[in-house]
Amino acid sequence: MELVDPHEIAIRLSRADLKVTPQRLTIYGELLERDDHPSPESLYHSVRDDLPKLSLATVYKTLDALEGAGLISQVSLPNDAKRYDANLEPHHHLVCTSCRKITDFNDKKFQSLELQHTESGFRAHSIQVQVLGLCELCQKALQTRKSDGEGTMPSTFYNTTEEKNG
Amino acid sequence: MELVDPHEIAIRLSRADLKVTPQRLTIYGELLERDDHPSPESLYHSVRDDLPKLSLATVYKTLDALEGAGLISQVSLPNDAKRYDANLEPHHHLVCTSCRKITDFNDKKFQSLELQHTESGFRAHSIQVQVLGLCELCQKALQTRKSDGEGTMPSTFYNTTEEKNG
DNA sequence: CGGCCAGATAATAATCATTCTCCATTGATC
DNA sequence: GATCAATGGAGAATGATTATTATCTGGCCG
Repeated sequence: MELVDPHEIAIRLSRADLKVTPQRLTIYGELLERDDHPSPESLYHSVRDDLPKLSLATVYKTLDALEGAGLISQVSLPNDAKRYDANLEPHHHLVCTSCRKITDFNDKKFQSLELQHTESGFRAHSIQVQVLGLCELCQKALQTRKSDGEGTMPSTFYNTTEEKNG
Repeated sequence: MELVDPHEIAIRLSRADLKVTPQRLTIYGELLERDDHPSPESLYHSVRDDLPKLSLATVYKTLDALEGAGLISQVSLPNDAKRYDANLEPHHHLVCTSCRKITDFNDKKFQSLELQHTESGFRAHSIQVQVLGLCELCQKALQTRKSDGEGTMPSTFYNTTEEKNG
């Protein structure tokens, strides 16, 4: 997604009162380079080349710390592990309910959504919009499988009514 | 939320090709009466008076079945168990990041959001909008605690930057 | 330069939500 | 009433996440 050099990452960490460590530089750097909203597990595997001794717990803690500092954010999906996002620009997500791919998207309609939501005294600080559906690949895969004669479906993590409608 | 008589619930179940059982009538009925988007655990405890032998696994299975049939839906929060919603009207959620209360809300702006989202071949079937923030009670609690001198904070399940800003 | 403190990390155990397995029960159909 | 499939119950198993504890690192004081 972005290419941020280690020095810049270090600056962001210190500004957030987080100590600059190799683990944090690597994990945050990896997250910044990816636009697939990885899970802690996925990040863990990705950075093992650089940090063979890294512990999964450290990944969790690091992500918590980064999130607490407002440097990254969490995307929550139904029936799935945590997913993280280093893109702080206001944006929303297309979530494929079959393969779980998460894609950023921007739309004027959605961008205009404001946070001044005070009905019943609620004070908003952020809005998450998730568009659930099927990505192009999964649509095609589904078509193929249907003509094959209803073979093995990938287990969808979120029940859709697609099949009934289709 | 709604008061639906058992007979009506039975009809909905059979229409969805689900066998009508006391467990399903009770669990679905309970969910229909509540507007707090309960977790499986919470539902489990609520219906134990009526069904003392009920197993938690059955609650999970029943909710899966109801969701699969499109009779209920799931709300996904960061750092929390599943939450369910029997309200099928298009609506969205105010999520208190401190006490985790979920409140339905409708807003013209949000209702106008359409599903015709085909950018990059994505086929949408539903949209979830979550407004994260603090409910009135938690705002007050936070104020009180602040004047007390930063005592025990309820652990927020979603890191906010409220404290820094406030 | 060497010890000390605080924060960070590694290893591992523990916890929590959820799912699975296996068997008993029920209900519908013959 | 026998049979078969779907359902439910009990508890074990799984997977994600968190807690615990000990170890390490790096700055600071003398």
